[in-house]
Amino acid sequence: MPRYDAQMASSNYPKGLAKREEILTAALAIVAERGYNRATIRELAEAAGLSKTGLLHHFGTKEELFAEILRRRDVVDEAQIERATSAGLDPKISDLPRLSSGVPGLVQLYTRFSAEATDPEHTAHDFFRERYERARERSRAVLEKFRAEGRLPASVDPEQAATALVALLDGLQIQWLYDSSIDMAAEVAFFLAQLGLDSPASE
Amino acid sequence: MPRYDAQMASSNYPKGLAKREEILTAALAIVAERGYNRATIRELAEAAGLSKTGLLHHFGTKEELFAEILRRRDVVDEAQIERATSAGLDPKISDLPRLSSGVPGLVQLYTRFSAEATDPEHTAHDFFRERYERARERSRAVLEKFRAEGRLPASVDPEQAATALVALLDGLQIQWLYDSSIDMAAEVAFFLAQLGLDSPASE
DNA sequence: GAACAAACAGTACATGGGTCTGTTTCTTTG
DNA sequence: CAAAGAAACAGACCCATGTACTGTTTGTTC
Repeated sequence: MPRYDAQMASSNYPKGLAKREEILTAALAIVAERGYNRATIRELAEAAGLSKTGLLHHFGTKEELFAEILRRRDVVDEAQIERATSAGLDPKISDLPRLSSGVPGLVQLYTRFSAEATDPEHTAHDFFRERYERARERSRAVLEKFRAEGRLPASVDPEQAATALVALLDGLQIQWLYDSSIDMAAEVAFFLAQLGLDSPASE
Repeated sequence: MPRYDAQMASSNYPKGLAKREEILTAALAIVAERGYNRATIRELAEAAGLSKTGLLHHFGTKEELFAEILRRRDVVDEAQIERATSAGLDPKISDLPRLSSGVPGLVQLYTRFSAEATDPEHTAHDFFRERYERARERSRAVLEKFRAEGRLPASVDPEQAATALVALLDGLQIQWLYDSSIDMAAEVAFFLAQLGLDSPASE
């Protein structure tokens, strides 16, 4: 009775790793096309070519599975930002909504999940709490850097602005899901402009 | 076979009206204390003093019930804003988060619901889409008024700012649910200040 | 005081997440 | 290179929950 260990989706068996990858990919595709609601465990399992028990073996619960998807989204996005920054470029904050947010399925998943995990009992509650903390912190750091470089008025409180920026992104995603004509990038750019950010190479 | 008519939660029987009121109140209380997740139809019915079938008679589905709760929240809030505005006062936009948003249960309900209803098939999808449209429109109108009064720089596009403001409110609510130390009112005030809004009697 | 709809209750059902109990297939290690 | 043990599954089963169906009582109206 190996029983799934909630602590971690571990096991180093190559087959397991591969399968998990396959599941994640399939799950994302299904969510993208059918929406989070109608993505049942059985369906996801079938799409990945195994039984639902098999799927549950890799990810203890449905929530865990989707939490993992979001975790990856973050990793990918952060890597991309990292790459951009270290390449000497400014982190083009106004490009943020263009990252994973281009994928409607992912955005919906993220939005729904972050709302559900609002419940302290939810599996992903801590994940999101920490995620928001990190997001604020990162934004604050960037804004502070800008201020130090004299590109941002000293009157702007980086912390307050960072919180607002993160909130703005979330809120825009929701509205965008209801009306795809919402221009998220433009809105973010607008916000930054209002802060008085001096954007050098903004296209 | 009267069967519930999805079109409307109608019937003018006083008893029915009273019961519906009771259900709504009870439901709100339960959501506030246990959270949306653990609020089952049976529990809600029991709290309102009837069977689940009885409850479903008044509101066709669970979603319908909660949609009605949110509809009312809006009515109450809008009435309050209306009252304030017509009383000659400015709509203190920075007070927005203090309206229904003071009630965590309601905020959580709203947040979760608006995220779920993102799905076009969801009962409340149209409700939210229209709601966001109205919200943007109202915000835009207020901002335009301010601009006309010379209290807002002409450089600020009211429409763009309105969208951002609505998004900001939503996003702040989410963060607030994860960390109640987030000061929503302060953030909104900050945003308005960044717009260059000349606030006369802001406390 | 009929006639009819609303306001329920009880039951029964469908769906979907998750568990329990195996069995097979890997990997590792002595 | 064989145990040995864990991982990778499968199948049956359980259970919670939303909801439809059928029937009965209560209330309203004409």
